[in-house]
Parts: sequence; structure tokens; C-alpha cells
Amino acid sequence: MITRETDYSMRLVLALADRHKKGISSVSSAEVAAEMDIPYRFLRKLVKRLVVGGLIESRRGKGGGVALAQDPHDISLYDIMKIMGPRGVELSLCTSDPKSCTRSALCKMQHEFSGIQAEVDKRLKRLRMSDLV
Amino acid sequence: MITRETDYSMRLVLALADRHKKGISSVSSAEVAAEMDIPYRFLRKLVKRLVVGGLIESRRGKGGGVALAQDPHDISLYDIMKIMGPRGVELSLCTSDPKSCTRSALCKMQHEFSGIQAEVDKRLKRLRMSDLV
DNA sequence: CGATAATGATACCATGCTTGTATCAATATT
DNA sequence: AATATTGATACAAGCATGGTATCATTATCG
Repeated sequence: MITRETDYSMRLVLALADRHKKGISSVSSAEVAAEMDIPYRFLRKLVKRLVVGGLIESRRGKGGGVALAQDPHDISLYDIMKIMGPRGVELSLCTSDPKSCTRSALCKMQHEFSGIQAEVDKRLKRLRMSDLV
Repeated sequence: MITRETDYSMRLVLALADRHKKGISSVSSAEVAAEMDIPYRFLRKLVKRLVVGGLIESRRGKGGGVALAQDPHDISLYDIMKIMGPRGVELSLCTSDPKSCTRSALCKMQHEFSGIQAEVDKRLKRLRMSDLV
């Protein structure tokens, strides 16, 4: 499921990829919030997580702001979703933690789920920010 | 995401498919709850929804119970997930309700999401209960 | 008829997740 | 020193999930 957090994060990264393309070194969170229609305070929280996650960089003080920490070509939707929470990427407990399923030995579904999970992951990793600017 | 409701519903349907195979016409919710390790009252709610959804049938009174309404071969995991709630099947608002995305015209992601959604749906539909008994 | 075994219908509740908001501290530029 | 930015943390409303409780209805069997 694409949550609001993921949605907003994508918008932010896309805005930064756009600046990157134009050779602009950084932009303030406030500007991105206004441009991409994201609640400012909410965006600030997301910025922090993406910084910790290594996708973007930030600089404090006047004239500061945020910028991509990597080339847009190296950032996939999968990367963003993983930072925004494992629950955004994983379909079921079955695949991520097989022990949580008491009858895993009997369950033929686990294999099927793994296949679906792998396919989804593959496609999310293939979807790079550079393709969307 | 596979929720508890979906998980329990699958267990129920699998138990009924097992009875179907053995030629047993019906079984009580209580028996399935005990056998499949599902909270009884919770299961009762799921039973109702699956009956309304047309996947299973129920008969009241002594000697009553529940049974499959269709052949196990005609019941897919997709069917169960759809009844348990659209949020179980759909990845994002983007694909189900394009109008909810204000910048849909600009958004190249919508197409990608649709592709992933279609692939997941295809696999879920392919996964039939008869394959799991 | 009456006891019993089952589902039908509703309502309720606790917990956690999602989506925000508010406040103050730290820091860099001018 | 003023200002514009991020950093850190706490708080809160709303909704979804998982689960429980109660009473009504219906079918079977003795």
C-alpha cells in the first residue's frame, strides 16, 4: 500500500530531482511543501527520516535546505518505500518472518507469496526517480 | 498486505475445501475455529461477510453449519481478498481512483502502478483453493 | 412442544497506525 | 544581532484492526 508518507516522500524526491536537473544546489522544505502541496510540519518529519536513510542531505541556517544525496538514477521507489517503513513493502508476515506462521510446513501459500513479493520488489526497484522527472 | 481477516478467511475456506474433498456437507463455525486456531466470535463475523460475498453458504439450526458455495477450483485468493476489503487488494489510490491524484496528468507513476497492480491481481487470481488442499 | 445447537444482527471496546500540529533548540548566513 | 533555516521531541485527533458480548432467529430431535 502506498501511504501518504510514501506519496509525500516521492513528491519531495521528485522536486529535488527536478532541482538537480536544473543545477540548483538546494531548496528549502517550505518551498517544496508549497510547490508539492504537502503540509509543512509533516514534510519536516519526512525530511528527517530521508536524511537518516541517506537518500537526501540537509544544511541548516539561512540559505540552507535539502538536496538529493544520490543521483536520481540511483534512487528507486523501492528505496523510498523501505525508508518509510517495511510495512510499505511487505505483503505479509508469511514472507518476512516465516516463523510467525505456525503451520508453515503445511502451507503451500508461502511459496506463492514469496513469488509475488519478489516480482513487486523487482518492479519497484526498477522504477527510478530519473525516469519520472 | 495480508491482514488477519484475510488470513483467517483463507484458513476457513481451506477447512471447507478439505471437507468438500472428503464429501462432508457442512461443518460448524465452532469446529473450524478450534481446528484452525481462530477466535470464534471473530470467525463468526468473517463467515457472515463470506456468505454475503457468495463464497460460502450457511444453514442455521441444529446440524447446520457452513460449506463452500463454489467448487474449490473456482475460488481464488483474489476472491477472498476482495471480499475482505478493497484495501487488501489495491496498492494505491492512484490506480483505483485516478481523480484522487491532483497531478495525474503529470504523473508517470500511475502507469507503473497499474502494471504492478495488474501483475499482482493476475497472480492472486491464479492461486486457487484447490491447489492448496 | 421444548430443549438444543447452530447462525444472524448489532453494538461495543482496546490498541496501534496514520496524519497531522506545536514548541523550542541549534546553526548558518547576512 | 537578526533572520532563515533544519533538529528534536512531544502531543493529538481519526480511523483501521482485532477481538468480545449480547440477544434474536431458526432448524433439528426427542
